[in-house]
Amino acid sequence: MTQAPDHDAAGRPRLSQAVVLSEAVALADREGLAAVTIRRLAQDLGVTPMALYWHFRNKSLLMAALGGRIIGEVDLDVDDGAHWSAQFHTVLRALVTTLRRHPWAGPLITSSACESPGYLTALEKVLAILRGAGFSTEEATAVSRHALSTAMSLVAGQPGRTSPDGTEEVRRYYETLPRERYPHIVEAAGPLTTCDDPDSHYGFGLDLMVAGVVAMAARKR
Amino acid sequence: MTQAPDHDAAGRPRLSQAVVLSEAVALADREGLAAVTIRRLAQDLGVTPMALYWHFRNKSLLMAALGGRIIGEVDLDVDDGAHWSAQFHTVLRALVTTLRRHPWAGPLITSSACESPGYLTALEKVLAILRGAGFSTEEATAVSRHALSTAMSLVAGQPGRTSPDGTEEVRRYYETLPRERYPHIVEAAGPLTTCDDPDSHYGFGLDLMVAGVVAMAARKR
DNA sequence: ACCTGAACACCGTTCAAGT
DNA sequence: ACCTGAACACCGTTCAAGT
Repeated sequence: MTQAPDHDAAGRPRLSQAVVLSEAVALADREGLAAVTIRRLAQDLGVTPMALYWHFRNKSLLMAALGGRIIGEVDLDVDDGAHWSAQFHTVLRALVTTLRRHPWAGPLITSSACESPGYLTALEKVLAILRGAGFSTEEATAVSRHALSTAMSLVAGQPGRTSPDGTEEVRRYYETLPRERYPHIVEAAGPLTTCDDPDSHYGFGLDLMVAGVVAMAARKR
Repeated sequence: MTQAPDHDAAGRPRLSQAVVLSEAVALADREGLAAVTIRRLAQDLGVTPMALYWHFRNKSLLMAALGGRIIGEVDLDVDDGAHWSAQFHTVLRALVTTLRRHPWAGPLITSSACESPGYLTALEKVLAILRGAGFSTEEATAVSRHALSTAMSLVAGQPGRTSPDGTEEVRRYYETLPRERYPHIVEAAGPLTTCDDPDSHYGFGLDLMVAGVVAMAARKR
């Protein structure tokens, strides 16, 4: 009995949503999200641009699926016995870890991936943790939304994550600013443009956020 | 004595960086940032696309200038006699106010407007406030960066800011999810997708951030 | 100094046609 | 069911030429 082959004569895998998305992730990781065009993707897959339209109705839906793919990679395992704030912290750290691997995915996730299974699972998890901590539905919603965007913006805002020679140029620019007008910028030119310890950058941002939420919870008692 | 006219025979203002940017702001406010293309901008200005290249070397620089223009609109007046945390809060609220008027400008400001006078002035102000509060240069840098991106993401993350019918659709989607699998999402479908009180959304986010920073300052004593 | 015309190499997308 | 060819209406950008 013959079964549908998943490779053609030339050894190329047969197209599917999963195959297209994998290629898109690889392309974005290599050359950034802007490089992910229908035509370029098709070229990398050895196929005509129009072939992709069979698997995705248009580019927006492809991008939404791409965001869903990335958030689906987040490791949501937490110690159920731990304090809720620790669980909360763990999930956020996992999200940040995934985003650091795919820094281009942040905007995609917030803007268009909200119906993907990965997003739903993550959101359900965070809401459950916060509801368990005593927050109301409205509060838990506000906090989870805020936490998600904080994680995003931490990654987007890490200094030196854009081209290293570009940041070097900005640093020189800051250093040569008029001291009497921008004393604090000149003083902070280094820290503003370079990030010698990314881990502490993320640690700082997450700690600040979690501390704020914990304080908010304490105020409710 | 004749002077260079700033309007041509047809009454169109003569092109300049400022004129181009004003038109770009109006266009983005009306139709979103994606509508701001060189060709469309030229059309609205009654001019050839190539005319813009005399005033901006390329589109990236135009976009950077656009970001600079918006952050330059932020009202940085604060009560110098107030507590540093109040000053900090005031500046952030002013930033949010400006961003809510031009929600498309957030990414522009973080990514490419960092050499504009408006950005420098705002950054200098925030650094000064934080340094005055006793934070080190490194700490003040980290906090100011974090605060900036928090303000951004608050605006970007406000529910219902994208097309109202689109959010309505997502709400229905959340409501019809399997209850046994996503109980908390189903429960929070309303708050997750609609924002009946935007002011409290922003108030919440800023309060949380400022509270975290204040707590951090207190821990240093 | 400031703007135009023509041209180039890109986009996303539709629609009819092939296998 | 899955993919291709040809075509359309868009992009940003360069470069020589006009006033």
